[in-house]
Amino acid sequence: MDPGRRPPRLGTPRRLVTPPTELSVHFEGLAHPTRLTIIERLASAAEVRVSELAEFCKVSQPRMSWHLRILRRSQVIRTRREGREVFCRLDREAITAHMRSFMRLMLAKGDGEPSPDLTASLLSGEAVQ
Amino acid sequence: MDPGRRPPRLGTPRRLVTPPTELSVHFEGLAHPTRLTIIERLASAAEVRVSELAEFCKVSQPRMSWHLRILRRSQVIRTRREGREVFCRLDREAITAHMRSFMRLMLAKGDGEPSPDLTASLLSGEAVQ
DNA sequence: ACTATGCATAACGTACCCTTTATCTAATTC
DNA sequence: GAATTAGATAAAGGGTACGTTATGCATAGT
Repeated sequence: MDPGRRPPRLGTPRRLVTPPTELSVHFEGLAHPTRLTIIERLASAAEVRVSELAEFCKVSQPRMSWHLRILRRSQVIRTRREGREVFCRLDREAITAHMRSFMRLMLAKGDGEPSPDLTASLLSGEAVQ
Repeated sequence: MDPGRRPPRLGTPRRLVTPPTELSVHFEGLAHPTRLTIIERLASAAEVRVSELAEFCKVSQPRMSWHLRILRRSQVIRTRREGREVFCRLDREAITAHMRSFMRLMLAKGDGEPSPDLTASLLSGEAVQ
């Protein structure tokens, strides 16, 4: 039979369940293919204009502006205004700092020694992929 | 004939506007504070049970299951079933591979050599943060 | 002053993220 | 076989990420 039908759901009662951290925000900036393309473009030049990035990534100019805002918030890029043009460049120092922060978090050991494998392979170019 | 006609809003065309890449999916896995907490917990032990992770992160069991699914898809963790328990561990090799992939992308130069600064400071523990 | 340009923002719409509670499945235990 | 336990999945819903076009605003050029 089917004695008791269950009551309807109520959904999530509250908001803001898990506050973002600086590191999670940084990774949010990296977690989109278009933004990775932006980074790739910025890696091959010191500074790139916004409209050039939009054309390179094949997205509209407002969309690019929005992506750049996220990348700025994530501390992935820095922007500089010159007249009516805005130039973007990678914030390599901040990126490095966050990567090191993540590495430290991932390699943290309770009592054992830190595994040198990861660090070594990260640089030695061990065949992965 | 209808000179000032404004085209109707269509919103997002359809699915697949920007297909995710393997690297962007990997960063998606890292782009959440709870999942970073999971990684932090997994870093201090070889293997951790799902329910223990849920308790540690103070989230419900279904939500933990969902986060673990994302982490598995992102190639951040691997899971192993033993009876009715599931043990999780970090996939350090995959994480390392993706980090190296990102470093390569970020350090790519048109013709110059890769700057050793970043790589060096990443390991030497230069004061950042 | 007027026009053109480069970027930002607003308005709009769809899909997905993220969370909950309830239910389901599989394995262990009695 | 029945009860218990560990995870996974379903259902529901609020919030937001992400894409578009239209508009605004400041600067450069004429």
